[in-house]
Amino acid sequence: MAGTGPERQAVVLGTDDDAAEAAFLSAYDPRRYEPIAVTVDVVALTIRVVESVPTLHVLLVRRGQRPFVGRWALPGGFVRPATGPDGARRDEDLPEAAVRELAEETGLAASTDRRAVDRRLARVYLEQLGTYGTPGRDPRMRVISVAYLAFAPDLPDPTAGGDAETAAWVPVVGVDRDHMAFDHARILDDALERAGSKLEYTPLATAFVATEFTITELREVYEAVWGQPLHAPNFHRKVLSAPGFVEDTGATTARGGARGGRRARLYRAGTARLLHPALLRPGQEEPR
Amino acid sequence: MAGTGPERQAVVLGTDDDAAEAAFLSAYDPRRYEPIAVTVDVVALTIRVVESVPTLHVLLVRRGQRPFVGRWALPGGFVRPATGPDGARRDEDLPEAAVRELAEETGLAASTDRRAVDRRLARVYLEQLGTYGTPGRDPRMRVISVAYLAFAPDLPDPTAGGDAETAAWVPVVGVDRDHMAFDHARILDDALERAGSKLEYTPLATAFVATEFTITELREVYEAVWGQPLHAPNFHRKVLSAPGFVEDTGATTARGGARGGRRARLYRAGTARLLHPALLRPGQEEPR
DNA sequence: CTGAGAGTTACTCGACTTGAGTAGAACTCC
DNA sequence: GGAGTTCTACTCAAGTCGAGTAACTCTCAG
Repeated sequence: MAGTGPERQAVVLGTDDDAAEAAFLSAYDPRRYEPIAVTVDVVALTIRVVESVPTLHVLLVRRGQRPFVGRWALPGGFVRPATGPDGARRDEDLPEAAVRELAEETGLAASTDRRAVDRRLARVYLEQLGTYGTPGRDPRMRVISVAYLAFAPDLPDPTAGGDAETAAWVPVVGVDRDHMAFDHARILDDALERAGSKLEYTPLATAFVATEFTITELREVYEAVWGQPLHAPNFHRKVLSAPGFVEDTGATTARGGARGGRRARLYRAGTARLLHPALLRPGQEEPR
Repeated sequence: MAGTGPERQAVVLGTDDDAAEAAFLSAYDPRRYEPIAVTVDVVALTIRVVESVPTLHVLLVRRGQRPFVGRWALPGGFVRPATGPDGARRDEDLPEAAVRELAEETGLAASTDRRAVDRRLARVYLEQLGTYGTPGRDPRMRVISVAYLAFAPDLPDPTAGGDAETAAWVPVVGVDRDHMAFDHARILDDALERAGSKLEYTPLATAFVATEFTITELREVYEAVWGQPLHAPNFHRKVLSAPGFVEDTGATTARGGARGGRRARLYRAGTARLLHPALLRPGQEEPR
């Protein structure tokens, strides 16, 4: 490289005045700067069977407080700053806050069996979706919301929350976007688009099913998220030919299908983090 | 649909008490909540020719203030809340803040020719990369940074900033990640990974070149970002066969290459927003 | 217990895409 | 004019895709 030497200078400057840096920090007053509120919102998706058809559901909360009382919103809440008035509180990272919100709204936080709760939450896949900070999106004040996307296998039905809020798993096709609180309709749409493309090039569909599953169950996840039926034989071939997607357990289901049919082989999630080749959505035609 | 009726109830509740909602809002005091600082950081990438090889560069700032004085950092700054002390200030959206940071650091903001500046900045592609909020990432206080990724065609060399800071386009392979300020090394790595995969399935490579360009220039963008040479004939074929990627202008370059060679056809960016089929990176083999 | 129907898995086929190589076209420099 | 360079067109074998067919193995009804 040309070596204008940024790294060398950085080394020197980074090591010679640690004491001065420490002095600066102890004299620093965070209150000089004006505040902005930060929240974490979660788009939690799961597959639930409605009238024997597997359907994509999202966890929503009916707001019990102003603003937007009575409207559906994504579960979420304010993030606490690093130094509280007592100075003793350990602060939570953003993903931790997202997990906490999810646990609270699904009622898992209230459970007495801590080990069982941890086991269930450990299976939830969580990734950051994006941050929404347009002025005016919250009528109270300037709020920056960090949205997270969660894929969960069959979490329990939510129990009533503390703030007179009601949480529920709602089928995504039934959500009235025009009457959601804040800009949550847009966040939900972004989440659904992200979820759809995540299934294409990662093995994350396994996050929606039990630890042991059949290829058909996996296909039902894809069909529910993409909203279209897939060709079963081709899906089967592609899943098995993608290295590291699934691992054969050797076992099969105890029974065939409800109305007859062969017993299906059971698989568990493989070790791959990316799918090669990817499973592309059919019919993604070009506009114009 | 099952019709538990979320949308119907939401309609009712959303329309019948607007007056009460307005009353609530006017009585609302934002200062009740504790503050968290929010910043916007920009990872601006461009291609510059170094010793006749096109090389990926990132815009970095050598910090003129504590903490991390003298270290390289991403350009960025604090976001201002919606209601200032004067109550009159119009607040900026997050992407606007990112563009402003970029304009300030490249010296474009100082230019007198506003129309020329706008034209150059309009060609910059900007997307949100992610938000970084781990406690302790800024030693001063709890700071949430919203990072943006920018692709720019040949912006001017930065001029000296106001805070005794020096900005420069630095070749990404020469960046010493161990001595960057805050967690900016991680943000940079995330940005490079995102940029690489964006080139695969979107036509955004065109954001790095002039409005009219040759296929070879486009290939050099891919080679610089992916860090590996590509098979020229195959690249040519794939670009032309992806609908909406490029449009033929009918013209050619005025001269052949510096050391001889045919004149190249000139293209401009097409209208597609997604590439079908995608241009996948070669040699993305499976780990383990 | 037997046949019909259903669910799972294996196989086939033509169309298309891919990576690698070859070759021709068009240009600059000497 | 010739050598070397750059751009573009073409070929070919291997692999992948969508669609269809069919075999295998269960459940259920009669």
